Amino acid sequence: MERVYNPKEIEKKWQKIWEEEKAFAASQDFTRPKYYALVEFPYPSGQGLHVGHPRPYTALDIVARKRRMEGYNVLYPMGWDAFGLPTENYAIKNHIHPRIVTQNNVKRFKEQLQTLGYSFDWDREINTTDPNYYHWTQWIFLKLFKAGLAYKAEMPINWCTSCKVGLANEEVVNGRCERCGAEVVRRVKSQWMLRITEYADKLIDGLDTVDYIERVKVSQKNWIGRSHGAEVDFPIKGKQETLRIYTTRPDTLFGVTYMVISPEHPYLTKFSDEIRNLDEIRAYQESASKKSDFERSELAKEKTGVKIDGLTAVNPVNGQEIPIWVSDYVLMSYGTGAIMAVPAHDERDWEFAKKFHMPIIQVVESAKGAVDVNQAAFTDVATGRMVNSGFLTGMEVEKAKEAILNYLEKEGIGTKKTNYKLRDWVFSRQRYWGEPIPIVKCPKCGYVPIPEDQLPLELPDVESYMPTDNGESPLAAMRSWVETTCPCCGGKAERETDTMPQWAGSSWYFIRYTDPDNRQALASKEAMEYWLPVDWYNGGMEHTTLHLLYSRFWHRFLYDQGVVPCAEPYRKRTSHGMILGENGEKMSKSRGNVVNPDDIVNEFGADTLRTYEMFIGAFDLSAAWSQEGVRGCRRFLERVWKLRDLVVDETPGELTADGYSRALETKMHQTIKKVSNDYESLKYNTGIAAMMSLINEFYKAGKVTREEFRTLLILLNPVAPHITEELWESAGYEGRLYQAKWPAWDEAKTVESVLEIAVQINGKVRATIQLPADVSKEDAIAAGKAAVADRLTGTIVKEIYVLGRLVNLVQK
RNA sequence: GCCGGCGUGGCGGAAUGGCAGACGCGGCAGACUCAAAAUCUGUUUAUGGUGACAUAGUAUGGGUUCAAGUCCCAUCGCCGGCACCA
Repeated sequence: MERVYNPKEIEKKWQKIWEEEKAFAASQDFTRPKYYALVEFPYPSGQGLHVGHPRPYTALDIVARKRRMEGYNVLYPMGWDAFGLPTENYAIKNHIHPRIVTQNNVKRFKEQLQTLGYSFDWDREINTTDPNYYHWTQWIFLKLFKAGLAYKAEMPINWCTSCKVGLANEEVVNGRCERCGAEVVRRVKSQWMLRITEYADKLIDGLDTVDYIERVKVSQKNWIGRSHGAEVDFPIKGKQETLRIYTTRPDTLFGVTYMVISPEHPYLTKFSDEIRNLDEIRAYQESASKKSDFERSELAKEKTGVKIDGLTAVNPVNGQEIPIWVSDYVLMSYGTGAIMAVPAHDERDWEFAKKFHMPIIQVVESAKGAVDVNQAAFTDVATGRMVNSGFLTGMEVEKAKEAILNYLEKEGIGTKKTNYKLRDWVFSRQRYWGEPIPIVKCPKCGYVPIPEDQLPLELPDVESYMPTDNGESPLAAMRSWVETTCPCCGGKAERETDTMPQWAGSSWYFIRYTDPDNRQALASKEAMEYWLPVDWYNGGMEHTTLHLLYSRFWHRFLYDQGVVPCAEPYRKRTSHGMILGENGEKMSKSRGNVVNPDDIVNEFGADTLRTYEMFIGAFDLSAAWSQEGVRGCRRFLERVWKLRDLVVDETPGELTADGYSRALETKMHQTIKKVSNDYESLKYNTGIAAMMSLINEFYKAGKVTREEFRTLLILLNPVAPHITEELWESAGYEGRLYQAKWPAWDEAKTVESVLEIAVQINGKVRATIQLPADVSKEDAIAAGKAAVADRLTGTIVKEIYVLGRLVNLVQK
């Protein structure tokens, strides 16, 4: 064995051995307890692996390796989310088929991941672009279609001017494309949509049954945006029709001073004959339609609007006549596109009322004291009590809501209504490199699904992948593929030419890992019943309202269809923080602060990179890269390496003669406990710190017993698998380290035999004393008093002893 | 604006309400070396003191408690998400 620590050599050696021995293959023995650990599979980009990737991968590799040592049958898989725009764009630019580009990128990514020594079960590798995989992506789409959850709609979509593709709402960030940052404009197009809104309640309520970190739950809830309220019909003066509005504050109905409808509201057309200032209204509609959604919200500071001359609403609870306005602060896409304005108790209405000099009527007062609704809207529901509100006057807000809802329903004026911010999922992309949507459009039969036995519908080879400005997919130009016959009537028909978004393949990939080669089904019942749900899923916060929500939707749907055995796909979800550049900024080529993982592996070794990324700081917070920090971790591993020179053939716990052993035994048990717990709770940094501290003790003692060294190797193995496996072999321990059993700690042995007790007077430490572990409260206090006798000048009014920690004497 | 999270040495960061600063980095001093690097040892919150020690100290101001970085109230600052959703 080498004298010096040479990671290049030993890392290759062990990676080869693990592969040959199939060390980390998940067993199909369904009688053993299972553990399914999952990390988000990467998009194999041309840039190769980023130093951000190893952070979550190492974290769950630690968990997976520990679980195997604890006797679980572990599934820790990896694959490729390989459909996507960058690949397609690269293919166009360099005239290479996207399939080839993908193959090359996957190869590079896989090599890079393999140099890091992850315990992935590579036999289960999957690729979303493999027809045997997307067969089942298409199959799920057909299920959705048949269940009425996939539909085609003519609607304004978010069109990225640079990618030349429609985007889902979730993919638009501040009016710009999430991917490329280019401006997003509205375009009307016929699109495939998925009715995720149908699942809004299930997606919110399901969150109560899973163990996700709080901020993930909160953002999903906010994104779905469920609110409870009422729809109320306001009669229009002199007409049969009523104006239906949505409100979450029906209790404030007596405070309505005007109404507002959205510029797109159909009544503006329907009642155009009645409207006397039609030109003005048309002009306003025109200017509103020119604004993008982004501009509309950007200009939120300044409200605009026009009063409709000729239409008047009537308040159904008190008969008061109310003017109707048009303003773009009311959105057609939420609620009914019309609101009742209560400026006294809504900030937006208040602002609008101030600008256009509308009356402000207070109908809620605060139990805490006077409020002046001419200065600001009063929106506090908790302390509110009704005034000026007819039969509601005197009630608390919550009571009043109930009372008015009952009244509205009884009188047939309104109904309870729940609304959501969530919109249906735009599922079409006008690009080549995605799963073809398995639908045929027949002039007689409409949209017809392709028979299941004809799946997968493979992507044809086309000559040009160039995106088109007219919004058609490149597939549309391939007539021989487009022209087909209707599966229903046999007549001439055309294929759908849009493809699925990148989120399709990743919405169910964790199911495929349980049975990746199945040709009859997306996975066998037995495999799904055994492996699902995923026990621990870690991924980026940026996927909270995209991938995570989409995949929960699909899974819940499959559960309702009886395909999968559980309602929620992931039992536990955690998130890692970003790794920033050395200057604390996000890593990017333009900032020149990118760190390449290959360079770190070459210079320091994979074990150092793994250790460093786990030691860098709290797992869920972002952390800046530090080359000096990397060096420190390498130094730690060097010290572990050299520790073998200090190994002595002695039994731990029996060497009290030199006074070192008992203390070390305690430290050992404390470390086993700390490391075991920290690996479970994402506190890798303190777990590693505990091991550093332990070996510092070994160095101080000048020796380490065979048993202690063995335990240390097991504890460190999940973090630094290669060096520990090598040391294990050279020290001659039995079998392979990866087959070893995770050590247990003895709680009794984690307690120090000699207690260091702080003695405080009035909370300030005045002395430190040593006492035997089994000291009584009385003796501890007496010893404490003795230690600070010269300072005890007053009367002691209280004596506190905190077991094993301190004595506090309170004197006057 | 709303919702989350955070604020601790020169730096990354530790602390079930119980001795703040574990562990690492960097610095300083020493050992080894002709020398340097690497390695090892010691030291490292600030102020005062040769020293034991004393005093102050976890963004700011209050409060609860025998005891507060930790709990409560208010303020300031930073980061992330959502943003006219009635």
